[in-house]
Amino acid sequence: MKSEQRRNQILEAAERVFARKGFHAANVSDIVQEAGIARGTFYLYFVSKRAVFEALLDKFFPLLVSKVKAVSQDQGVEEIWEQLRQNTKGILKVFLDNPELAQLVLNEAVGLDKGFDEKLMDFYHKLIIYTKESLEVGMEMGLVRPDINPFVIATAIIGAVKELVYDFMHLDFKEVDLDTLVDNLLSFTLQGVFDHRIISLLGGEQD
Amino acid sequence: MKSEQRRNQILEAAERVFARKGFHAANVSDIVQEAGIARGTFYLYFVSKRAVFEALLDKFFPLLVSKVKAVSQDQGVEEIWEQLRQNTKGILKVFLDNPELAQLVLNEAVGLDKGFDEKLMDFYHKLIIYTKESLEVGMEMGLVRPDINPFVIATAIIGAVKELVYDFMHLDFKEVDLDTLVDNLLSFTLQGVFDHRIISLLGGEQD
Amino acid sequence: MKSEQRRNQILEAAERVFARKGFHAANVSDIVQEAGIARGTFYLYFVSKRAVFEALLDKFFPLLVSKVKAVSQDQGVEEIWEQLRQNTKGILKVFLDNPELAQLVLNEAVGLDKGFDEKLMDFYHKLIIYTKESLEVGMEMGLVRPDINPFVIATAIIGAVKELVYDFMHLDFKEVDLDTLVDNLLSFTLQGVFDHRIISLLGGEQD
Amino acid sequence: MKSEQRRNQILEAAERVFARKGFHAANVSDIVQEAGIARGTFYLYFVSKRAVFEALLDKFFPLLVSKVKAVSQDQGVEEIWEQLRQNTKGILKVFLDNPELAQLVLNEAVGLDKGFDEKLMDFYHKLIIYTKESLEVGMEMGLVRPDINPFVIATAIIGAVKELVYDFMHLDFKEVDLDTLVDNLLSFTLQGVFDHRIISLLGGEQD
DNA sequence: AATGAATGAGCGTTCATTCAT
DNA sequence: AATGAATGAACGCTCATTCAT
Repeated sequence: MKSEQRRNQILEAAERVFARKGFHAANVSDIVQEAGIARGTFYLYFVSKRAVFEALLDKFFPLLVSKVKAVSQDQGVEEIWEQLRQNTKGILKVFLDNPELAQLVLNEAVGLDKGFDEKLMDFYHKLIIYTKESLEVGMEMGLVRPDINPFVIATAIIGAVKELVYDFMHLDFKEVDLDTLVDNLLSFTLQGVFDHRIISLLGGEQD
Repeated sequence: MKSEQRRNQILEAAERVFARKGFHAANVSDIVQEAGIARGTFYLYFVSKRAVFEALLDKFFPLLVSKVKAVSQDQGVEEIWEQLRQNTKGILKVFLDNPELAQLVLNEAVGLDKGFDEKLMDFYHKLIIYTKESLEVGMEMGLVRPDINPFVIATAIIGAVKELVYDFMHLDFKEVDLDTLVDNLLSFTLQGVFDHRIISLLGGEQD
Repeated sequence: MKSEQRRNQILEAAERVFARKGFHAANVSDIVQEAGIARGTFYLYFVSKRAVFEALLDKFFPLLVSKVKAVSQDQGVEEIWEQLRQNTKGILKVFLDNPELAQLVLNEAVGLDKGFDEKLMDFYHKLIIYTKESLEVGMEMGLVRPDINPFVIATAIIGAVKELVYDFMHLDFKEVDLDTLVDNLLSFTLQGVFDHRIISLLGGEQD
Repeated sequence: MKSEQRRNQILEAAERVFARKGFHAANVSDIVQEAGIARGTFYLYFVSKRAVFEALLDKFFPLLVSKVKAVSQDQGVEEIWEQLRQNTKGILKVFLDNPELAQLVLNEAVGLDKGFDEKLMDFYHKLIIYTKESLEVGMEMGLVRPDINPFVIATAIIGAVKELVYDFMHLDFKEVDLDTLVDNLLSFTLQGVFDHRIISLLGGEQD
């Protein structure tokens, strides 16, 4: 368990360094200095600089998934709306609560090399597939309009989330709080995918 | 002008090399070899490897902007819809017709270093601002619902476009053609932002 | 004595590892793993990786010497011939029966560093001196022709043995068995050194 | 041709360094320092530390071969004897005139790794094969006795040469001059392989 | 006596950049 | 304007050795 602690110590140091300097600019020297350990110790716990990076990535996806609760067919429209609100807010909060990890996933991992890009694509692909399946459930329930391609739209939604999180972290979004962000994202997304009869229903509410 | 030609020759060679290998994996050696010039010559036209990269980026934005025609208040709803369709398709086509540049903008530029990321953020920020202003025009015209934050939604839209283009280029989107992509993106986006009364109108059409 | 056992355990493990990977490619990690002990334990019994190596070398010479029985002046020519045959075969057998040690002595130990080379030279030097002294006895007995330089010839003989053993172990000597090897080496060597009157004698026998 | 000079400059520096410290102990740093060039320059001319080493090896074999003139069936026994004397002396001189290269070939190359050992084995194997073929010619001419295995004896001869050269370079052979060395080696070798009737002939002469 | 986590000097190699020609 | 040989700082990584437990 001592060893597990040391591993985490390195992981956390690497997380900070990667977030500060980016994967490429970050040296193993930087990481070991940040962790306060010797160079060799680093390689006792990770086979390469890239391995830490992958480990960090592997930490993140479960964190996201854990925040998402599937909607079920038994729920009423308003209940579903609330559930989605929780899910969306949950995901955004994970990103915003872990800015270093978010930074990694959104920014650093891209363009390293073919193998690496695939690892990252995998990560997002899983998110997209998850979203796509939710859309398909929504279609079966008659909530989501039948004329969309769920894969294309799932991709668009994940892209929207990524960009919002990234810009929220980097730009002056100061006048926008998390709830505004969630509400806007959700109403944009849902109105974008819901059957227009449902929207009229919800729209009436919202006004 | 002779000198301008030489500069372009290097630029084009670099574009091919960056797209093929990514920014990091690409060497100055690769570029000068691809361009068929001597190492030293490269530095006569660009102060650094990074400078070529920035120059390439500077080529791309005007290309995108040139494809977008502003909608005006005089146009009818259907005319506007068609105009937006043209704009969206235009933008996607620029990306897909210039896969090397697209690859650069979507992938390689990211995570290099702080200064570089800012340059890239600038690029996207301009796209977002442009989109935001279009949404505001739409609001004034009563097309876009007034309860959204145009900046947040503009960010989401650009994110959606980025992700779609990227995945379209990298994943097996084979069963999806460009028109399907445009139609889905557009109907998702527009239904997402339009006032629900307008949607009912258009929705009626679409069914 | 417990401690002596542990030392031998390490020695044997090291012998296997060195033979398998060569001195340079072999790590202390490999040795301790092969021995099934902890890294630190290794250094309780040997001050360095090189020290095990030297200990291994020190095991080998007595093994060789034990196989050699000096010829005496009382023996007849044919008895001497048989004795030399036994000696030669004995030496070759020690090499071939201890391929790991042979590999070490012939191959791995060489070129490490100046100090090490000297240690190895010492080893061979002893063999050469031993051979030289035998030649001198032979001279006194009138068996070995008086016009040779016994040191030079002793050196040549040891070199011949080394090369034969080495190549026998590494090359496709498959069609040559140990007895052929011994017979050839011996008849070559002895005819090389014997007085030609003796050779005529033996030659007559051999035909 | 300038480039050829630089290559040779590095080659010579490496030769000195390898001879002084051995392949393993020699660093690229040592080589570039000895050559008076920058680290990077080294890699402009050789892809690796090992590559210089192989280049050095490749220089040596032709040097040896060039000194050897084949004996022909038309020559009388004494002429052949003289020719072999020239060959042997020539080979020994190449070794002794190029002590650094000799050192490399005899000492440093061994035990590096499997691939390397093979390269070296190849080198010696060629020498052995060449010698074996000479023995076979001698057999056909009735000079070499028919009861030996030419491959085994060729191996023994090469081993003898290697050891003599090596020890001549390292040990106190001071009282032995090159001619003594050649004469001893030759008379040992030839008497070892010649038919005893020939030896009687030559032996008579020699007395 | 035994452990094994920790150390850190040192390695071979790369590559953006410079500069004499 | 063009060349390309030369540069050298910097990198990721290894591994024999140490030492607190």
